[in-house]
Amino acid sequence: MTKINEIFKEHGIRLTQQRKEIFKILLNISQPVSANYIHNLLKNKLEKSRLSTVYRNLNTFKDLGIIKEVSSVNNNKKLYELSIGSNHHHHLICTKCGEMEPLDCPLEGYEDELKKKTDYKIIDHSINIYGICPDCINKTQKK
Amino acid sequence: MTKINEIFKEHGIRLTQQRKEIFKILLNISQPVSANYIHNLLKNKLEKSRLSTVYRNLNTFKDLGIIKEVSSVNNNKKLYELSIGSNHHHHLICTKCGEMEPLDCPLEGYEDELKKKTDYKIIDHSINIYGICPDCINKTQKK
DNA sequence: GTGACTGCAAATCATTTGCAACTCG
DNA sequence: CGAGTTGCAAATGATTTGCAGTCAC
Repeated sequence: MTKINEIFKEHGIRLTQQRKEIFKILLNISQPVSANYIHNLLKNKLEKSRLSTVYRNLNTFKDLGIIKEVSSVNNNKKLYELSIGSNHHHHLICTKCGEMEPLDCPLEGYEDELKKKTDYKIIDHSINIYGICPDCINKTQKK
Repeated sequence: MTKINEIFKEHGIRLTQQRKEIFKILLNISQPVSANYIHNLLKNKLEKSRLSTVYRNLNTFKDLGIIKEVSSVNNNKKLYELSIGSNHHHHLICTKCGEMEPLDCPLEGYEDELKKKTDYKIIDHSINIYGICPDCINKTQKK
């Protein structure tokens, strides 16, 4: 059971149709997705939904810490994924096709170490490993 | 002595005024900068220079591997820094003001380990640590 | 000389915003 | 009811592109 309503109530925001659907979409994906990707799926359920509102909700979720924004590098899009309910991880990204795979965090303990070295107040970190996925390696060889 | 001309010749691109100046700017900064930042400095030397051309040259440099694109997270800007001549490092980024500090890479050996675990061909990685810089911590306290 | 570069203007693309209408609580 | 949300259209801001003139080699 997902407790969407509780999560929303806890943060003091309304449980609208659109938010419910966006949240469900985010629950069902394992990779970070773009606002546009979400909007496309959303249109099946809510014909009238607008991309601008998707952005607004994603920003709301982000401000509340429900989702995380990860930076895509190929194109200039913002990508989002749930930050709650999912364990801390990073991504292995194919620079050819953009495919992403989750990776365990290799920085256990590093943040603590860093806190001693710097005057910054450390909050979070992101790691991206870039490479070429097996599919793209195969495609290149066939040519 | 910088060997700009050699680097350019080696890559088979012409040594134009603008490219020379952009390269010099990149040599003199320790933080990743935006196209706009470069363009502003450039205008002192080359009044007629255009932002679009700066972008074109940055993309050329990037394709040749002379510079690296790092993704800024606060705003949606692309930032660039030299990838040659500078040792491998990452950034500690203030989420309030965007200030960046270089950091040594904590992933020594990790890529090798990863190569055994995955079928991806590993190429590179990026790490960003987010926090609040001493300046911004002070500003908040004073309020 | 000629093809690679540039200035310039206009286009594109992701994201944001203003406002009036709507709807959750 | 009424403040928080949304649809809709229009604005914004970063980056790209087409084209004709210019410059490096």
